[in-house]
Amino acid sequence: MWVMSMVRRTLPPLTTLRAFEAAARLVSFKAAAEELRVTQSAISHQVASLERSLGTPLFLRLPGRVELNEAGVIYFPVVQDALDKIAFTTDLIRQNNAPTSLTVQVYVTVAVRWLIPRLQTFKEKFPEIAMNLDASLLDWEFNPDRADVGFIYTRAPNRPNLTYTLLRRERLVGVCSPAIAKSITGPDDLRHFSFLSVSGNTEDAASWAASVGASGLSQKSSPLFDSNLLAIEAAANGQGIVIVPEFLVEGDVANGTLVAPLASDLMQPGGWYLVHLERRGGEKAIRKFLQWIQGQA
Amino acid sequence: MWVMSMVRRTLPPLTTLRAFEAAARLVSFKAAAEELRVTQSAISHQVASLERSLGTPLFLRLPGRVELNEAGVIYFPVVQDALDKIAFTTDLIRQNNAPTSLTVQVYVTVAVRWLIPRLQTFKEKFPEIAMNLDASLLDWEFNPDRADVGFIYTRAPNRPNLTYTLLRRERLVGVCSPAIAKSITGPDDLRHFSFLSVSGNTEDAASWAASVGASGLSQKSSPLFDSNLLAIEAAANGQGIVIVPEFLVEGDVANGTLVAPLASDLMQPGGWYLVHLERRGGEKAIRKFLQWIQGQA
DNA sequence: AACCCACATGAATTTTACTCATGTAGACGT
DNA sequence: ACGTCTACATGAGTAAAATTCATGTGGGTT
Repeated sequence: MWVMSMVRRTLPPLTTLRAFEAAARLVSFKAAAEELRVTQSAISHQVASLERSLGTPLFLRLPGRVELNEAGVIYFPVVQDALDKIAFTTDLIRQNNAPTSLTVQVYVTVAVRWLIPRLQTFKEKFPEIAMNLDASLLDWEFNPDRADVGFIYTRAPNRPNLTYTLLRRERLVGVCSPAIAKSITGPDDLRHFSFLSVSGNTEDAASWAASVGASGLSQKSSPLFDSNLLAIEAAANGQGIVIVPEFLVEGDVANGTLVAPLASDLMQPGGWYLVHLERRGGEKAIRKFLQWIQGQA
Repeated sequence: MWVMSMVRRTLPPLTTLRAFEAAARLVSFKAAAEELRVTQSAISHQVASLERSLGTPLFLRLPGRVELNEAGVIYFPVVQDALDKIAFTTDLIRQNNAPTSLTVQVYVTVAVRWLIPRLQTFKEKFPEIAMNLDASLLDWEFNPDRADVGFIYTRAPNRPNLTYTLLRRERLVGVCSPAIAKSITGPDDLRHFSFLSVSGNTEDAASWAASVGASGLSQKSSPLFDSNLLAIEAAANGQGIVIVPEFLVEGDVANGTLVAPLASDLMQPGGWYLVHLERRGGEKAIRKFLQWIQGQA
């Protein structure tokens, strides 16, 4: 090591290495200039400066183009590898101290009914992190271009380059208003009431009814909502029964706004996950959010 | 690779890395300044600049000293390794284009009688290399502090950290003036003449005489010279017979200045080598000289 | 011949690296 | 408590390097 540190006295002007690496990789000073957002002249000067420092050319100047010469072919991979590693670690360290904001992609129902009521505890625990919610009525996949993490439901946690952390598997419950609940003493009573359907989850009602022993459902037309949020509100207003993941209505059931007249052990076939880009797994904000949400589940 | 080159956009100011690495290694801005031959203030500014670029401190500032913090501990080995590799390869390339001069250590006799007459061909082939000869009358070992390469004779080519390349194993010949040669028709005639001795090679005469079948040598006092060069001149002037490696008198025998009256197959027990520091084996000038001298042998 | 392309070159300008002078915060000894 | 020393921090000024701008050079193509 001591021997090696003696060698360090012969470092070239380090700034020139950036220009050299880009020009060598792209085999073009012009392209390197574009990539580094400087003029072609800057690249030319920098490469020339490096060559003077080394005492040898690194490129063959051909008409209208350049090629690495023998020395350049030796130097390029070493410089590239070194700069790559520095850049990678630089990025790692920057990310760890990164953005004090975190954008979470979440279903609107989950946002309103579960996450937002709990945000205060996150805020108290991690006051340095500003939380942004990216919510929508639609049932969609995690989009890493728009959000840092996603809190989603999926049956197939297997998209490439994403890390899925299972938070909970959720039971489906059938809930309705207290008034309707009074008239439901057994599975056979279900035929008298409407099931409030949500687009994308239209089979839940049939599966749930079967799980509680009901042999037939009402022939009445089922209202169709575009989110659980609205369907849940309609149920609370006595318009029927909605089948939803239990955690979304825990509060309502606890305070009597909604009633689950019949018990069921029917689980959702998928799971609720926190998902993020694999390569961002080390980021502090993401790790903190994951830690926190695991504590909430 | 493409992914990685995208990451390169986040390189820090590269010059700052040199200051950081030295300060981290020496755990002292003051020591780093001394090593890099700048002021303490320069180191402080550079480290601060890097820390701003990264968005985090890299050192804990303690009273009268510094310590790497968590981020610094991560960053230091990566940066050190990268700079080491760049420095090493930089040095390699610089050496390959190094010195356009080459100092060759060589016995004076070899210089005068063999190497100098051939220097022109080397000069013509490698005009960019200036040849310096380090010659002496004394019989010595290769000294890497004084010369880049040595052309020496040795029986034991095994000193550590040196590379020996065998050029030739040499036959010993007994030569004398044409006048003396006329009187030598067989081994028995040798007793009438003096052998011209060189300090350090006093056994050569006896060995050679035995190899040609001579049963006894002259009892006359043998003149003692301190180099083959002088002994060869004395032989040419009719003062006796000198036993020397054949290549040193090839020219004289060819033009009749000296005669080898009796043939012998006696080889020198050692060999003639080109020798240099092992670690300098890649240097162009040394490699070129080796290539050339092998062609002369 | 005219035009285009890509690198080279030198002067001028901008930015970064470094110095100088001083500040800050201990640590130590009297 | 005070004085002295050490090592890092800070800001203004200076020196050096990076970059731009304008133009040159040498093909290649039509």
